[in-house]
Amino acid sequence: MQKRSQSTLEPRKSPVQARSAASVEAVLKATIQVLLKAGRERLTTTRVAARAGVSVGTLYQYFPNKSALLRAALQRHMDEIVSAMETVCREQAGSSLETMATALVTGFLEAKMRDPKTSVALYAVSSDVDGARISREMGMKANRAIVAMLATAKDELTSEPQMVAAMLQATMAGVSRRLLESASPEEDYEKLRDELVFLARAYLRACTKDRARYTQPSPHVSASGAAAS
Amino acid sequence: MQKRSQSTLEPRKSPVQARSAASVEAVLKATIQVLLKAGRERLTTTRVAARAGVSVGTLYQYFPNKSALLRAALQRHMDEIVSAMETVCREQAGSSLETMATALVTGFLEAKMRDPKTSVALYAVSSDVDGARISREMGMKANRAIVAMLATAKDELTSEPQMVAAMLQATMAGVSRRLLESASPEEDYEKLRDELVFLARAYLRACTKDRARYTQPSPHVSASGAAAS
DNA sequence: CCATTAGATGAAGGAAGCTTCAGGTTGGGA
DNA sequence: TCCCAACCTGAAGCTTCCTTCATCTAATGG
Repeated sequence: MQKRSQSTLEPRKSPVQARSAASVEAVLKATIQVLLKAGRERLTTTRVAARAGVSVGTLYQYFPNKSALLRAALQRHMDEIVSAMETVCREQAGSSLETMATALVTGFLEAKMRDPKTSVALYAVSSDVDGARISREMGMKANRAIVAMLATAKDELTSEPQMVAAMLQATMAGVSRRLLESASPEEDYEKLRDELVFLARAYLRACTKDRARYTQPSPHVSASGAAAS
Repeated sequence: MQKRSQSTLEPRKSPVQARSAASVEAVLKATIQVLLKAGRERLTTTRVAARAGVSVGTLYQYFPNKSALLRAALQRHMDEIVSAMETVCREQAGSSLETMATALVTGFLEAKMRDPKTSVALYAVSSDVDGARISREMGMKANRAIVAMLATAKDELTSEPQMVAAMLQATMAGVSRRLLESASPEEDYEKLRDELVFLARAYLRACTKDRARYTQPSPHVSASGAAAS
């Protein structure tokens, strides 16, 4: 059986001696490297094991199957990002909305860019069924943190905090993806970050004013207008 | 040879009779369906052919290999989205920036939501090496269209048009992804769209004002602040 | 109505990949 | 030092998949 779609997610064995912990670490690192060098399609358990300097058998001692390996790598990365965001949200409790925006964007991008290659490699994993589930769960966790932070803001929000948080998340995700997939992420980093901060602030500022004034000031484009010649 | 990473991208044979065109169409449709029902991992050429109601041989008459099949499906979808955006951009030449924002967001989301399932299915393809290339190329094409539109705006932009266009694209991509991966895209559609319009307008409005006023009005968070406990 | 070309078929070759397991090695406690 | 559990190894079984090609059917045009 080559594919056991559902199976125990967790390592089948927890490392107790030092060398086995090192093996697990090496395997997870190798997973990312292979993902980057060979792509998701050509990632094989044998190749990962070879790159990690262990044998396939060792790999299977800690991960029940290939898919669990990929999930573990994704989970680890997402956990880092989310907990960075939670930290920021905790720190910014009671600030102004604009300060929050700045801190959130800065913190998020910094976490993502701490290891850009890992982020890029894992995009290929997160678009698979299981990966999507993990992403969704992590997204909800981050959402709760942001909403909680927004609730403590000095200025008053005139829109639903959940929606605002969702927009901020989606925007940050979109921009960071563009950044990571650009030719030279490191180079464009500061510029895009500053612009994203600018955007987030503009958005939150607008969210403190009376929305009605800004919602319909110019003729709405008809839904079918885009299709017309 | 199971994998011929690089190969002619195009159909090896162009359909001349009606029935073959129907086959190609059926195969492409089936590709999406299989992608959705089975996932990228379990998508096999045989399965696609079966679902399309043709034999594998027929599939291989029009697509040199599996990867070309997936690329073709992705390309077709992206072409639709991009040309919808180009149309919008052409139509909005000379409008105000805020009108442009509304039209662009509306047009983009409408195109994406015309066939949400296809969009969702193809996320799995676009994160592969070849898919990423196609995405990048299409992104650049859309970028040019947006920049051209912005250049004709009645109001004056105080930031680089390319950056503004990039931010709009990244934001739209992020929000549409969130939308498509939500539990019920159709349900959240209008609400998220309206909020995205609101955000885009707030951003562009801010881009017409003197940026300096908004760039540093509150204490900047230090880069390492996020990591501190 | 026949010849020629376009289109369709699906069994089979051959290459990989996933996962197991029987047997070897290492390390720590008694 | 000795023993046992933890750990590691990698060849091989079994499955699945991609792709080809010899053969058959349908359409087109003369």
